[in-house]
Amino acid sequence: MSTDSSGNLNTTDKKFPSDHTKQIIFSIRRLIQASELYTKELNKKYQVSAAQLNCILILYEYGPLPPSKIANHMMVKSSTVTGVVDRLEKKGLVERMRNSPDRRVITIQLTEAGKNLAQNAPPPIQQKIIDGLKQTENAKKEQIVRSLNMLTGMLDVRDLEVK
Amino acid sequence: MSTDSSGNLNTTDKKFPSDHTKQIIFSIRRLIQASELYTKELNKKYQVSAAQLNCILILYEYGPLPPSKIANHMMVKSSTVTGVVDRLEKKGLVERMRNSPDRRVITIQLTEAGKNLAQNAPPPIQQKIIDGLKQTENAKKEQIVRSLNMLTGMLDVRDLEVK
DNA sequence: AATAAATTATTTGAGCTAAAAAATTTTTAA
DNA sequence: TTAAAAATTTTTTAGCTCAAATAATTTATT
Repeated sequence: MSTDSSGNLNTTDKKFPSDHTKQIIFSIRRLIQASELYTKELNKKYQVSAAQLNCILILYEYGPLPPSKIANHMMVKSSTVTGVVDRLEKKGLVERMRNSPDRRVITIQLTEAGKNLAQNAPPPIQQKIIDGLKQTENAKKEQIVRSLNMLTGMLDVRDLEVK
Repeated sequence: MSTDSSGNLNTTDKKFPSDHTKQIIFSIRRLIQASELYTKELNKKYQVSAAQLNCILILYEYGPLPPSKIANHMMVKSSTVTGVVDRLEKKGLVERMRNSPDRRVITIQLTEAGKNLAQNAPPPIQQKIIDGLKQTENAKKEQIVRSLNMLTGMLDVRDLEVK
């Protein structure tokens, strides 16, 4: 019986991951790391992290929002937003307001500097995907969507509560 | 002229991301968040994070290794490994050794407790992918590989130096 | 009206991540 | 042999993320 480099006896042996499986896991790790490296790069060049930029762009697109709504758009938990907003406030890019009749609610809004940054924003990481997909035929895009849906399905991700 | 909910004039207008593009970006975020949620879950149930478990399994598979090699296998930078190893050492699952003739090199090895954990390890996140892919036909797997390769290509990921 | 339940934002704690700087050691060159 | 360069690990720093607990407020119930 012969074995391959991963120790598989053969391609039908399901005890160990196949090469395809390894490639897929590797690619997912690459996607994650790409976003980590990108945020470091952004921060160095523009003194704004990916999360911060994302937050600014959301506020620019949707107008002033409370942290909970920002969290929904950013797809993170709202305790994460608190920290992001803290750092943006420290840089004078956003400010916290209390103007809702419900006094629990705080509204975050862009300052002039924040708007300015939004208008001259460096590309968020998504831009690379957006640009890349522009030259991609629809059929292929659908294929990518299907592939990713299979993967997210496998990871049994509970739905992100985006209201 | 009509606009859709994302403000697109029509499907050939390339100024804004299409729905497919949004779905793809959303899915990638889901993959990342799934791995974050999984590590929290692991930590709660087994007092070991995903990164820590990964490190343990690598040491079990390849034997004692210096941090730099662990980093290669884990696909992270070695500064990250330092912290992971610190926490594992604190739990008595690994130990740092200085046994190389090259005295800069530190070797990390599993303790008995560490080996024990490796043998009775809870599933790493990859297991969900591995299991999910088992019931997937080869053609589809290849499709997933192709899709992910397109995406990692777009993100212009510099090759992770896996030696 | 008083109490209980729900909601919103924040704090705290643990962990991951990478860059940059510092420390250590080996190798190379003068 | 000694000084400079290169390699490697560790430390430091800054940021993101989430869960859980807390505080403040509002809504619902009794």
